[in-house]
Amino acid sequence: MPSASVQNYLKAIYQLQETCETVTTTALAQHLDISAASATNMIKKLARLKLVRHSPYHGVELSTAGEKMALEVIRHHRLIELFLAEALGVPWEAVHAEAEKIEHVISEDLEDRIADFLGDPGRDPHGDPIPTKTGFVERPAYQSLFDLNAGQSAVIRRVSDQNPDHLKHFFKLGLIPDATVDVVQREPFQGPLRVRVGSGSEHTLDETLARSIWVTLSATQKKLFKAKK
Amino acid sequence: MPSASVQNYLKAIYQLQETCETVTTTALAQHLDISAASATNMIKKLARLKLVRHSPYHGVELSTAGEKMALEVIRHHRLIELFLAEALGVPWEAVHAEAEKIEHVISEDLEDRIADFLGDPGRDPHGDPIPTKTGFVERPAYQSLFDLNAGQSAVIRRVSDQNPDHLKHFFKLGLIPDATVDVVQREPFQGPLRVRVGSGSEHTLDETLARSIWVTLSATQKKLFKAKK
DNA sequence: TCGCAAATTTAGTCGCGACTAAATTTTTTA
DNA sequence: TAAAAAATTTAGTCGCGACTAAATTTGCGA
Repeated sequence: MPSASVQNYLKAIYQLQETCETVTTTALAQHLDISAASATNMIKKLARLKLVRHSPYHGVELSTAGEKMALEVIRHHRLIELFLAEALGVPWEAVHAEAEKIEHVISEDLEDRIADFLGDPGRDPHGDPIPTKTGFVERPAYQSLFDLNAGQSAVIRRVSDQNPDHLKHFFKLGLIPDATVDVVQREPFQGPLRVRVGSGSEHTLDETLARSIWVTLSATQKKLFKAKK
Repeated sequence: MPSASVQNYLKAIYQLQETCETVTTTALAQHLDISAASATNMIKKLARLKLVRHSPYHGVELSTAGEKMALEVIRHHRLIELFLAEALGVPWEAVHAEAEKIEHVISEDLEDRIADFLGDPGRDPHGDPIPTKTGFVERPAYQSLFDLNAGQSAVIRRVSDQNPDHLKHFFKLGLIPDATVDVVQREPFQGPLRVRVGSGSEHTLDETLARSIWVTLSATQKKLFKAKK
């Protein structure tokens, strides 16, 4: 079994691959908060283990084996997040950090028991899809909240759990999966946007924050969109 | 926070102190399945950290700080064992190995939530007392099953969880906390003993096995004992 | 009490996964 | 398109916690 370090690298590469086509050494190093040299070292090791393909100076890519391993870790992570929230009431913004450690030490058997307990769930508390045991993962076509225009209304489907401070902030603002948001105002030039959460408070989100939230247009919006055509 | 290694050493020293007055390097090394030289190295480190007192060539002893730390790890371990058994139905003989890994990675907050969930329990599934958060631990005056005589009857209170194979064996034989055992026959010269479990099957236990089970004499036995006097 | 065996410690090594500093390659820009 | 900047890799080091082999200390039995 791979070390916790190897697991973390694979997970990071997987997550970066979701947004960027090619994963650079620097991006990986930043994501894991380590030096670029350390990242290079580990990339070479992963390449030796046939878990990634590495074209020196041009980035890294998961192999089939590497992706499978990454998805196993991610499955652990998300099952644990949901389990901690459901079974023990661990607050939404804390489950990520806790799962980050536990994901590396649970057995296959415990993984199965947790999945069973939760009724084989499809989503973790932040809306992230939980990979199946066979390595299949949903990839719903959500759009970023940042890409909405003023006047549009949407339902939050997923919130990035990468930054604990952001997460806490989102929770405080009510920006959680299944919440409704209306874009009240849109500043030009990729500026911040102002949203109303539910039918209550209004808040301003900058680009980073708004890009960490994925939504689907709400039913009425979709109809309007169709009508326009 | 101490590394998982440090935590394991402290736990091991604590457990050895329960039976032996003085903990030797060799005993520690055997308990942790490492070389004696490795044990010496870590002992020196622990001494530097003021977690143990070390008189070279004469053994090692936990300091107050070291004992406190050991008890925290043991509290984690036993809470997790019980939690896995209660919440997820992890079988009796498997909880130990699972807890051995998780105990090092849970937060204070999660510890509290698990204790809460379980209603601040006093015992883990093997009958081991769970230390309180303040570092107090019950030390009931149980006697070893091996010290009983033929004809005596007792209730199992605690079973050592140190050896997974033994544990599995105990479970198969019904030798679990709260079970009743009658000593049917006692071989001389520290030989094996034959016991009836509940009012059912009979089994033979050698010294090592019998010393891994702690009991209290059953009520009727105590009366008989008093009457003799 | 002397000598030997067992226990313990010392000395030196290794793999892992991090680091910094320096060299190299790629990309940008003037 | 050439030079500067940025990204990446190489080279060498470090702490941790394991190891083996060798030296030392202790304690037991003759």
